[in-house]
Amino acid sequence: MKMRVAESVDPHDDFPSSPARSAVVAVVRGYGIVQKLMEPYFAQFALTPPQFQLLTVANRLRRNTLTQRRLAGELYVSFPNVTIMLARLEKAGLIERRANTEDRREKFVRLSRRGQALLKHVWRVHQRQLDRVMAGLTAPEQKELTRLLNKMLAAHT
Amino acid sequence: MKMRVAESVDPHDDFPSSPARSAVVAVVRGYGIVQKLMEPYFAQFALTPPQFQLLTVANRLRRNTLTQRRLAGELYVSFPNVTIMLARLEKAGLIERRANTEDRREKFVRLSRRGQALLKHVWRVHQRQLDRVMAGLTAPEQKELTRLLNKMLAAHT
DNA sequence: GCAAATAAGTTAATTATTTAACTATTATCT
DNA sequence: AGATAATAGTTAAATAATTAACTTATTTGC
Repeated sequence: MKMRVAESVDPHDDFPSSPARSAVVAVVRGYGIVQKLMEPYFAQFALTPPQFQLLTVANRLRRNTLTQRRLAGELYVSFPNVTIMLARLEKAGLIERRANTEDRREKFVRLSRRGQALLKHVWRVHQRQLDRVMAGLTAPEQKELTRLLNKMLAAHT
Repeated sequence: MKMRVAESVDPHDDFPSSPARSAVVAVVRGYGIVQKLMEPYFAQFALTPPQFQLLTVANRLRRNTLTQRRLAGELYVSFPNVTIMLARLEKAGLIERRANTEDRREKFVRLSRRGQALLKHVWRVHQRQLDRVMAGLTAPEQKELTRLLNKMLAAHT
């Protein structure tokens, strides 16, 4: 006769907590809420968060001849990803690509006038949005959070 | 005659730093490195990070009749997303779905035997991986990081 | 100087995510 | 009881991300 064994609760069926586990979970959740708040915010400007990131990098490095390779490195993202995002942003008229005449493998990326104008438009209200996201923490706490995350990051570079 | 104005550097062309901005950037980068480390790790087990998350939630709530709706809520993710992920996990034999006979709109989700076995297999080496990710921080620092992120989160719920 | 290696970019296939629109089932309200 | 509302899940279309495979252009090394 087959015993109907155990739908009983097995205490070994759960993974134990630890400081490292809690911290990883908190980082993932923290990022989650940041995304949840930033997505509708950027949607106002017909942008997604990664698109905004790309535009800001293109703006910051606007004095350089910015290749797609370099851009991928700055964004910590794969090359094909950059290809696809640039295709969309170019279609939207926010960036421009032109081939390097000296090395025709390369293409230089830069903001279009529309891209520059959009970035400035966003910036006029951007600080307020960032403050809303971090509203739960005092400024010193925000600095401490930054310090800890950067220290964690530094161990992997 | 058209003046060749100014490819000159405009100091207003950059967004100013602030504690809130640095903190948001740090959270995004911190999440980035966590993902970069966890993806190849989970790939060992033919899993992605979101799939692992789903399995752990299904395990944690295994004593309940877990609907897809509930699952989406626990994962902070949209309903269609859960539909698609479950389809893949079911195909891989890691979860099972069965319709609620009392309300045929609903489907209950649970881990299959293979899913349970896989989870236990991962857990045998999981703490070591989490410690690697947080290696740059001491245990008290990990706890402080967790506290700050949870405080930030609490302001949005 | 030409063949092989390297580099930049694109395309293809897979997974994850969203919102909007749809189907099927159950509950509500006169 | 029957029309309407609400709820659970799925499908569709879009964006983002990955790795692998491919094309084209430049360098390197004999």
